[in-house]
Amino acid sequence: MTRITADVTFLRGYNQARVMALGRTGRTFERSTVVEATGLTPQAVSKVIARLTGDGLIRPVGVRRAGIGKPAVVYELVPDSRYAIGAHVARRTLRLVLVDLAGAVRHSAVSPLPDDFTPEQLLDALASGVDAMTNSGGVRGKLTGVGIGMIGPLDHANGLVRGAHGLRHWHDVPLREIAEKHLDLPVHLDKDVTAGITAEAWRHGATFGDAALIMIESGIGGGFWLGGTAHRGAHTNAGEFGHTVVDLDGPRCVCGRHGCLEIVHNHATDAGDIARAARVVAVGVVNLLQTLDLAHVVLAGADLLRHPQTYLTAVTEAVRADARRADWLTTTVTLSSLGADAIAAGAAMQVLDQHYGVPALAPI
Amino acid sequence: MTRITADVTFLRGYNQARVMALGRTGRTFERSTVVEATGLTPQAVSKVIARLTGDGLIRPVGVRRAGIGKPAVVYELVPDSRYAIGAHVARRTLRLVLVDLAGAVRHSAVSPLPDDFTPEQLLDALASGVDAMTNSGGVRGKLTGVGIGMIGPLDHANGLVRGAHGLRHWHDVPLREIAEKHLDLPVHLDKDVTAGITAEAWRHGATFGDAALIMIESGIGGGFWLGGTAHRGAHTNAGEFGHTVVDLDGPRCVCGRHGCLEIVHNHATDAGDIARAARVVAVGVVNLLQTLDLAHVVLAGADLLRHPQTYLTAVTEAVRADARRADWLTTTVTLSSLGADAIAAGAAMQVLDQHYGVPALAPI
DNA sequence: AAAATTTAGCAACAGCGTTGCGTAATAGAG
DNA sequence: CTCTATTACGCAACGCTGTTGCTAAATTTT
Repeated sequence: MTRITADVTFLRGYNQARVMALGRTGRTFERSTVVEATGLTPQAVSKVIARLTGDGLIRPVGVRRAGIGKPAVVYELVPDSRYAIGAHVARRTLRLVLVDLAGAVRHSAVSPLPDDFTPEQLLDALASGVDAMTNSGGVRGKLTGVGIGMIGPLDHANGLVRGAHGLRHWHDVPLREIAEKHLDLPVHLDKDVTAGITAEAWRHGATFGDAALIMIESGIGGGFWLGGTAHRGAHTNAGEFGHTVVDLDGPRCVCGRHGCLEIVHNHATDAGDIARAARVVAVGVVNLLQTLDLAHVVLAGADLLRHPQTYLTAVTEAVRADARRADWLTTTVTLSSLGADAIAAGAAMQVLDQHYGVPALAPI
Repeated sequence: MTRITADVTFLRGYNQARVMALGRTGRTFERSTVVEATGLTPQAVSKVIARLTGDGLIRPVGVRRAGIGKPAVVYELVPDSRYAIGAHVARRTLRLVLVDLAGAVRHSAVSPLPDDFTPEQLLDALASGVDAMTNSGGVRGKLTGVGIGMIGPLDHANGLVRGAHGLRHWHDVPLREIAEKHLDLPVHLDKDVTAGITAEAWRHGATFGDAALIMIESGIGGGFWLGGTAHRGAHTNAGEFGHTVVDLDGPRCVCGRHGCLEIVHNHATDAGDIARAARVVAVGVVNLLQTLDLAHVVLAGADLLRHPQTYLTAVTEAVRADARRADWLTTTVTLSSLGADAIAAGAAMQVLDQHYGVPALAPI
């Protein structure tokens, strides 16, 4: 995140990040794999692998005999070498996960939060949860930081909660700063949906194209992965997908407009018509495809996952029928592969990304 | 576009591109300006400036005496040092512009295209138009290439027209390849709306955040500038903004769905109710802001620019009232600053970007 | 056992930005 | 006019990338 000047350290970070991504995606890899994927020379790859091995981030696990010639050394990520903790802050619960360098969720825990909790109450819950997770041997020393995914609006760049929907004590709270002091660890703050789509992108690796995560859980939101990174928008406010109008003459929404996706959807669920609710979401998803041309749509969120198949078939069918009518227009529709851990895990992955992902460059 | 490996030549291109962007945006600049903007050391900036001066891309234009001490040398882009031609291919017309390195439109010309024109007819029109534009002294030798902006669907990466809406002879035409042979120049192919938003981003420079260009001209489309680059989507099909549903029970659209923004809008214009048409577009724009959180919305297109003020006020008012209700949520709404030249000029700028913009890196 | 083939690293190199330091050009003070 | 302080700017050496050229190691095939 901290702006980096384009010197040789950028190259180091960038090429290392590509190797790490390869290790996450494909479990094992060897020098020739990396050469092909990166376009670097074999010698350069040797240097990168030597650096990563020296840092303990990857290790050789064997050799592959492909016939004649010297066998190739096979490498893998060392999952236990680094950890990050992810927190999903919802209105009533705090979910914490411990994620290792390979992206696996090693522990998961949910604890209740007080009604209308204050920043102090969250910090205390965070601190005790983090302590509990790092008790087991040697985790603490390998912890890279804590990622927090929560409802907005918030300011990602400055780690500021501007005012979480439905929580009274959260106006202009510099959560990142106070959490860093309280936990004595680096903290990363992001919207829940953005963290969620990061988790999906991590699991799929370099082949993951433009994508959206549709989350239905006390509101309807969207997280976006565009051009190889999370899209947060000009003010970290992207993703208010539930407040897009799909019915000009529809009922009035809390946001002040009429016929928002969310209010139309909720009317259907309130009437017990989940099938119709799913079809409404499907209309919104097709709208997104028309606008952004996504390669993947991921469905997530507690309310959605109560009827996963209903939503999945409605969206899949709508995508097939209404949006992707040419054979070159392919879009996958899936349920979130991490289930309820998606947001917290994604927040943790963002922390790992700050260390081992592609270094940020200033645009233009 | 061609995938680049992350070696030191990337650094060179990246830092040079930043200096060039500074020159475009602010007319003149000096070493200290660049140091501040890039975070590079003064010595590194000296080297970059020496390289660019050697290539004739920038030149000293004077000195600035800021009081005590040696005066600072002031530099500017050399607009005449490089050119690109941009083409806007519409259903009935071909618009060509000559753009210089600074982004200024030096010549503009419109010629009619035959009804339902063929690729050969377009190529001939292109060739004679390019010849006419490069007649004047010394332009040809400084020409970097030709950019083509046209209606989709198309495949940007492969320079392939998949099948332009409303044109029969345009199914799977490898336009970039055949145009490069025909013109003996590098050719760049993109959707019209994407070219248009590129032009806006060029004019505004580094401070230009996430933005959309709304184009109304035989259909409603959107071009997106996200995270410092154009967003084209997984299959170069982003921007079919007119085919997003805003009225679930609305009239059936040519695309097969009901209540698309475009059909609802066109019903209003057909009834002569431009104000209502503009309000419909405004609903769609607010939907975009909710989804993507944009810093700028630019209005363009022949049909829209017939009633510029009506659309501008409707969208501005909707953005103010419905979407940006907090003081930190700022979005500007403007009319396209290049008018009818926007698409062609943006296509030309994309060609210049291939040479003097930020080099592409493979994502992750 | 020898040859062929593939993998992998050492050494020298080119090209980035960085660091250290010297030089040039100006305004202001004496 | 002279000297000093100040600011701008580049040369030279350096550290770090990835690259190139070449050698060594490990294995299969002959």
